[in-house]
Amino acid sequence: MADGPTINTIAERAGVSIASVSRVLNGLPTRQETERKVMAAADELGYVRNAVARSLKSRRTHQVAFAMADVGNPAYLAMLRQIQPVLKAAGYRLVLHSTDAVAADEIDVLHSLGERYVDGLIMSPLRVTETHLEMLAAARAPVVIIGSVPEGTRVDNVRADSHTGVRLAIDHLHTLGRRRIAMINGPVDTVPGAARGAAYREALGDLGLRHDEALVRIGDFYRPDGARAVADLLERVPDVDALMCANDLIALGALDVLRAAGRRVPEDVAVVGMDDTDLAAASWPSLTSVSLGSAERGKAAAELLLERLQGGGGEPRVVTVPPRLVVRASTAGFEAAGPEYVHHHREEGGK
Amino acid sequence: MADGPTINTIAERAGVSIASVSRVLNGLPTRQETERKVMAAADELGYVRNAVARSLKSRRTHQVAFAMADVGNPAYLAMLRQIQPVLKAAGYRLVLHSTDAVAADEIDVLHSLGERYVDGLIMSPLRVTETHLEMLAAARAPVVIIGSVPEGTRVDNVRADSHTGVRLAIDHLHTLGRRRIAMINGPVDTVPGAARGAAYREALGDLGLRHDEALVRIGDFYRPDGARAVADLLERVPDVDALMCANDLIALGALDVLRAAGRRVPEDVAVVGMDDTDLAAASWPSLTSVSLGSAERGKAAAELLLERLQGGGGEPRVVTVPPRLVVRASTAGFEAAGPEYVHHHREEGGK
DNA sequence: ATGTCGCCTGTAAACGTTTACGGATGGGGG
DNA sequence: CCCCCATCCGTAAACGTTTACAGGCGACAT
Repeated sequence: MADGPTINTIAERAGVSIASVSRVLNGLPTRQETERKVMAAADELGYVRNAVARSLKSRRTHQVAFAMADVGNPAYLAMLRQIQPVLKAAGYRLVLHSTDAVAADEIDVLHSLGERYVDGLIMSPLRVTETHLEMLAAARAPVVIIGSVPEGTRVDNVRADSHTGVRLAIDHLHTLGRRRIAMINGPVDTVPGAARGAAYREALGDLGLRHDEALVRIGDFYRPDGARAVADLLERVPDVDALMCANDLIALGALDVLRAAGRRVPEDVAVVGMDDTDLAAASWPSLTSVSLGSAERGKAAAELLLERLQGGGGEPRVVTVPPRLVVRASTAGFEAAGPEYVHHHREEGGK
Repeated sequence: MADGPTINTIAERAGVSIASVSRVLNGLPTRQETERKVMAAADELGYVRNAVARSLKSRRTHQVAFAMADVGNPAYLAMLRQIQPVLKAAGYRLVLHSTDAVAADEIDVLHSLGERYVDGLIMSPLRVTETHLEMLAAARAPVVIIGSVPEGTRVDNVRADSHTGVRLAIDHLHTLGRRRIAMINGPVDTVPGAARGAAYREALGDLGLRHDEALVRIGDFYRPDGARAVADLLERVPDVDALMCANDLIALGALDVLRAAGRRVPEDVAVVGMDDTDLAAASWPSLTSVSLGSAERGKAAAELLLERLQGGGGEPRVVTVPPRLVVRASTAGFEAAGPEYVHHHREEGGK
């Protein structure tokens, strides 16, 4: 009792060999009588298969890891929400890693793939260094990267198109008559930070708007950083009339500061976020946001990985999920807001 | 190259026995010369320890499972955010299970403890059945339950006090002069649903308010259910002046419907949510909510489990986290709202 | 020179499975 | 009556570690 029954305990009690026990438990052809005895013994003992021993022999753990930069970021959680059921349905467990966007931690995760406690990995790195690429090339288990990766990297890859996403948002603001459009970005040494910054500059150029460095503010990807950056911006560029924020958290920080400063949203300043997280729909005023398809990307990544795990070989695949602008009150005014969730939230599962 | 180096490969190359290799890798006392040879061989081969084999021998996986009802629910995510770093710091990996509040799935998780895939489990069941209790008693690894469990159950247990929580909210509403206070509850066969319903009835009684069954509405714990319930309520009880919602998602659904119906919040109807999720602070108007300390409960649970894993024996422990009312615009009006996050969000990690 | 002691190291068993291989048994055909 | 074949089962090896135990060897004391 102290030490849980094993296949040996069962074999003894049923009076057969461990091989027979294993065969019965795996449903291999066996004489009825033997099967009966084994099953009876297993039931009486409350036997449960030791997954570790089984993994050692079979070289399969039925576990998959998901490494994200930050468990607190709703964009990653949206991915998680999609990844989890896909893997579960296929009989895999999900191991979670939160790397806090520290490159060393990500390398660590990649390294630990060699420990073989998971069959595969989905990773969403904010920065992609040389070391990342080397480790990816040497990875001993299939990996799917969510996010962009240099051309030619031999790895399955699900990317958003934040370039087009920013473009959609800037066009929208321009159409609304805004001309002093600022960008509140995250660190430019991150992949998304760089892409979004470049897209902003390009869009402004194409629309014939004067580029003004004072309109660009950099902070981290969190709400307090957004608040700080916008407070700073309002001092330097009082006539700003629109904010393109690099994610929703930044945008929420921006709303806080605008409210405190007595600027009306969207009348005085229009605000656009990115990622279209739950927070955007809930915020006050509700936040126009560029959806980069976090949910779709999570799902796609999980499916790509499953294919590899089920033996799918062949060339690395790249899936690109298109962006979508979700217009809400923070640019279009209050009349645009309504209980939109009815259309996409939990509508399955109806009796 | 095809099949990763093992301790044997190293032993051969270094010209020593596998025992020596193991000793070196584990930092046991060894002659300098041997250590040098082994390290050199290991480096050249890019050796990584096989965690599965190690677990089989050591009977420790350094993994812990967290089973929650729904990955989508921000209250669980708040727990997750605390649990993850605590476990990570102690060298444990986190395995995630989403049970969709299906009892059978939870039983399954409990059962799979026997597979010895994880060293311990943190679980937050919505309903606690007889089978749950039996499996808990028979569990082959330490378990911590987040949520209430019948008296006398021999299991570590971290509970919220939703009874007092509801009380705080109702008192608050009463102080504001509200007298027709409705309750939008989740299913009453869940532990929190039952507790919150009872607390509501009791609080109304103590305040000398007439109990009116029409004021109580039941749905599931999600936003659309909250919306439906409130739509229904407004028809039957047009003079309702306050809503006590059993969680934040329900409250958000309520806000949607109130807005659509042209009722002002809080002037016409005050709204209180529960769990004080991120969504409450972000919502429109910002939502007064009863914090049940999700974050603290997650942290406490992780710490309790770690103590057990580190050999802590003794009686089961019960930790109760006190509730706290967070007043925002949905009851106190807009002047109460400000960028509160500054006080508690990411203030560590300065510079 | 021999015995003793300590330090390293190697051999082998163990963790709990799965599975290749060969032996036993029984039935059917020659 | 003997042989062959099919069927079922048991023995043992393997997965990659950790670790108890014992053996080898040099140094030192006698």
